[in-house]
Amino acid sequence: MARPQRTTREVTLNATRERLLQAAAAEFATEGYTRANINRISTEAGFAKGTIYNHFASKRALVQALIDETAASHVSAIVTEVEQEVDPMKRLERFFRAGFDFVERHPKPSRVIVNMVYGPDEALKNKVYKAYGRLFDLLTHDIIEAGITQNQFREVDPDVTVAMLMTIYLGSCSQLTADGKIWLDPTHIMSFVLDGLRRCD
Amino acid sequence: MARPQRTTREVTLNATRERLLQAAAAEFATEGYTRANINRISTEAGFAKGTIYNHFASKRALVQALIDETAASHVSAIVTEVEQEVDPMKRLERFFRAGFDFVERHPKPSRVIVNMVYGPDEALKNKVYKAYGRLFDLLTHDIIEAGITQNQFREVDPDVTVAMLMTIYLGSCSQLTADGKIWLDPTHIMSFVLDGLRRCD
Amino acid sequence: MARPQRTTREVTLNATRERLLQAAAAEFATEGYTRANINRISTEAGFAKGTIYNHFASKRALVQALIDETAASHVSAIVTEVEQEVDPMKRLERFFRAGFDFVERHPKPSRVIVNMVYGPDEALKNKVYKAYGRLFDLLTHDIIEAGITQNQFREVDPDVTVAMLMTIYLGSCSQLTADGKIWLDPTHIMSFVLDGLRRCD
Amino acid sequence: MARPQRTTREVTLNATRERLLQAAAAEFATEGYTRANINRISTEAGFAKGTIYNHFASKRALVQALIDETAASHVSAIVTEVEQEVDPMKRLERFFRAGFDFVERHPKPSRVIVNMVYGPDEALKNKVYKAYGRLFDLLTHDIIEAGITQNQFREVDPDVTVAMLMTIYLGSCSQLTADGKIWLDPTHIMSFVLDGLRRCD
DNA sequence: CATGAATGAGGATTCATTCAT
DNA sequence: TATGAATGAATCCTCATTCAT
Repeated sequence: MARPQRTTREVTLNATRERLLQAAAAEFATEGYTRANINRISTEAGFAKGTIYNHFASKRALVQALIDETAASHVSAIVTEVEQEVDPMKRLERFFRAGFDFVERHPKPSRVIVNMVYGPDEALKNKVYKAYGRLFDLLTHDIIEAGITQNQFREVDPDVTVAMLMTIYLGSCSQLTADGKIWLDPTHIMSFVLDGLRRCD
Repeated sequence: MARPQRTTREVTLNATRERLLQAAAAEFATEGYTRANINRISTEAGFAKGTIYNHFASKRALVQALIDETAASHVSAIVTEVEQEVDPMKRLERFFRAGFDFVERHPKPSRVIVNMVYGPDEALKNKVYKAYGRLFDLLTHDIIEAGITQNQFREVDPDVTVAMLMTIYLGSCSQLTADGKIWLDPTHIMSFVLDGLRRCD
Repeated sequence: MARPQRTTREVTLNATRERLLQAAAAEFATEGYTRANINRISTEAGFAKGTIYNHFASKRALVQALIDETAASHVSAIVTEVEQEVDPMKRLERFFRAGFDFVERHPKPSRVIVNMVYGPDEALKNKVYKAYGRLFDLLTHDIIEAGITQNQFREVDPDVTVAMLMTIYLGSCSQLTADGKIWLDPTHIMSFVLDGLRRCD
Repeated sequence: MARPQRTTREVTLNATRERLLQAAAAEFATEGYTRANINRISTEAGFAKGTIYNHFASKRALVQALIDETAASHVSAIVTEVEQEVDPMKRLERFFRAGFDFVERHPKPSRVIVNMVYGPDEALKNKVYKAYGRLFDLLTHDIIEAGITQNQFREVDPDVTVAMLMTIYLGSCSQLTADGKIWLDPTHIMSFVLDGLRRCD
């Protein structure tokens, strides 16, 4: 059965919303939440300043939407990649590689996420944590615990290790070059991490 | 003959400045630079709002002073500890332990530093990097390179490794519990790091 | 075919700007630049205090606009009148009469100009001088030099004489009665000046 | 009988006051009343900022004292010179010459006077007018009316003429070169004025 | 009297948000 | 829906003035 076509109105609406979200990502990425100027977002998107309020109730609702949409595709990109493997060590590698890849393909929304995690707004930080919750589970159960069980990894504490990995992941993502590439070489990061986890025998 | 005691006036002056810096640390720690309210800093310190301008030329000059003073004692605390050891691996352990200790003893100024590193203000971020420059040198030359030379560490790339270590250090420092303790167990962090570097043989 | 009527929006916009400029003239006239309160200007014009920033970027930009607009119509009013005569002495008379007439019809903006010329802000003073430059040329070449050539005026130094005339003009304009009239009788001023220039024979 | 010597205290007091007044003249001359910074006056005079309040009750009292002292010596310098002549035309010449001379010898206090006359503060303006009242009388009765009576001057209206002369005088005094000299050549000013008043026969 | 830390009213400016068109 | 003028709370900073030493 054919999927019903979107009406012209819906398409325009979504296009506008998308442009606004993109402009928001750029602004929040460089300015952070507080310094970001919502009027500028709207005009940078090519609209008058009032337009943004036809699509988002407030500045806060705008970041929240941006966080939600970014997290959704970020998580999904990683999960999709990871699930194509079964070997824990290879999964971990895929995790990092897919994650870094997403960040390099979407540097601005990614930067916004990092800003929120390290920024002073507790509510937004928690929102991010929740939106990325699935990655913690994935790492904990399907990668670290599995790897320990299978004798690939040393017998580390899974929760602490996951926290460390996420710390390293986020820290790496927070340092981008001017053209939006991860500053630390992803391969090095991964080998450091994998060497640290691997059983030495 | 003993150096004459400071006059009462000097003591008072420094006390005021100190109280202002403490209040500033609290405000910048919870609010970040942009949301921080300079009037509130002054009144929270127990003075009228204008008083802060008798001691700091502007909001910006205030954070800068806070960064400088925090970095100076932070760096000095770590360097002092590290220099009491010669063994690279023990030095690395001291580095982390002294660093985390400082953060736990001064959670608010430390939080400000982390805010600056991850925040959107490039100038302040660079100021922090410069103020902490000595730690990078210390890690690179006196710990990692020394450890490799002495066959304690694997043959990693010193610069990349230092960047990773600082990333882990900063990331760990950015996650404090409500009562100002490092959320990740420092011992675990260190063992993860040390295990990752140690030669396996 | 007639030019299409301005839209309502444009008319409203200009009306707002006009009201703001009028309120600004009143404020700057009585208070001078420094004491003038930009919030009061906006509210006196019947708007909230923020409104003025929709039309002028800053307090300074506001005076500059006021100077520009006042000077433009002031100069134009004088030039138009002067050019209707050819006789230098009559031209001089027209110059003063048209000038004084403008001041009496627009006492507040005129007062602002005088304030700027005699006030401590060098940049604004120079702005006024430039905006009124054409009057200096008009007086020098088309009135004084012409009058000397035609043997109507004594053989004075044109530049010095023009400076004197402008001094007398400005000084007269700076002394208004409560109801905005030139306090010195314009006729007397002119006869003093004309008698001073006229050839005695 | 010998005039009693001033006590050391009185001498010091007056010296301090004098330095403060000089610094005030410099500040008010370049900044005008409103922008002038009373703390800066005190420190420029070589004292701490509080000191000025030991000598003047307020910023306003300070300008008022400055106006009073400047006017007193300005008026006295002119009156002394004028009274050494009896001929009205020569008296007028002396008036201008002595006045300009005072201004060139005391450019800063003089500038303050001009600022007050043309500035927006009506109370200070009136204070200046009162302080210079004697010059108006001198001009009116002892120069212009006398000159008309003696057939040296044309039959002008004395009050209007005096107002004009003061306007020209003030206007000239308001235009100083960078090194504090009258920008219009005093000789030219005077010849313009004298030629304008002189009987032509 | 000189000092300078402390005070707090005042003022320019920003910007999220509303709403009539 | 899109627009952008109007709004006014919020905030940084200045500076005249006070007063304890």
